[in-house]
Amino acid sequence: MAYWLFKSEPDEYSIDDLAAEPLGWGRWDGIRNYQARNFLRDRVTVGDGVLFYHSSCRQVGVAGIARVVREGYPDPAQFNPDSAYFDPKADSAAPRWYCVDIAFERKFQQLLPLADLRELPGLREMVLLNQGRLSIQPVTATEWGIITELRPA
DNA sequence: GCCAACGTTGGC
DNA sequence: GCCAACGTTGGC
Repeated sequence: MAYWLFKSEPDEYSIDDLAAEPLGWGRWDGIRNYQARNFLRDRVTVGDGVLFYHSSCRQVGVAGIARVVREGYPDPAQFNPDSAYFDPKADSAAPRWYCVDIAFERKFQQLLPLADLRELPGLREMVLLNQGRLSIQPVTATEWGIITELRPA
């Protein structure tokens, strides 16, 4: 079992949107970066913990926690010409892009701001603080512990 | 809106 | 395979 940080622009899809999913889970699709794709396809597994991160918005930071409920499968959006995530080069015999499904676990009572994470010595090696642009990134058990203890349920 | 970091594309 | 040009991400 592993831990991850998933980034989303809350205007597009926020932790509240995930919490409001009628079936209790949401598809994490639209990832169009190979490094992130490789994690989704090869490494993310059912039961993994997810830090739900809000990016490109007024308050950037970790908004809450989700859980992986379905491991990587081909992202249907790549084959849908009506989707913003359509990829004309995608081939159904060898899908290029993958997605996973995640379920809402809890929303932090207060978002944990990126600026606060930067202040914590235990998080200096965190991928978020060193490779800011990666949208799916691994989180160590230690980092997960520090962050979740800062925002206990 | 600016800008740094970094990923992708395409010519050679 | 290299590298310049270009596009995107994302914090501030």
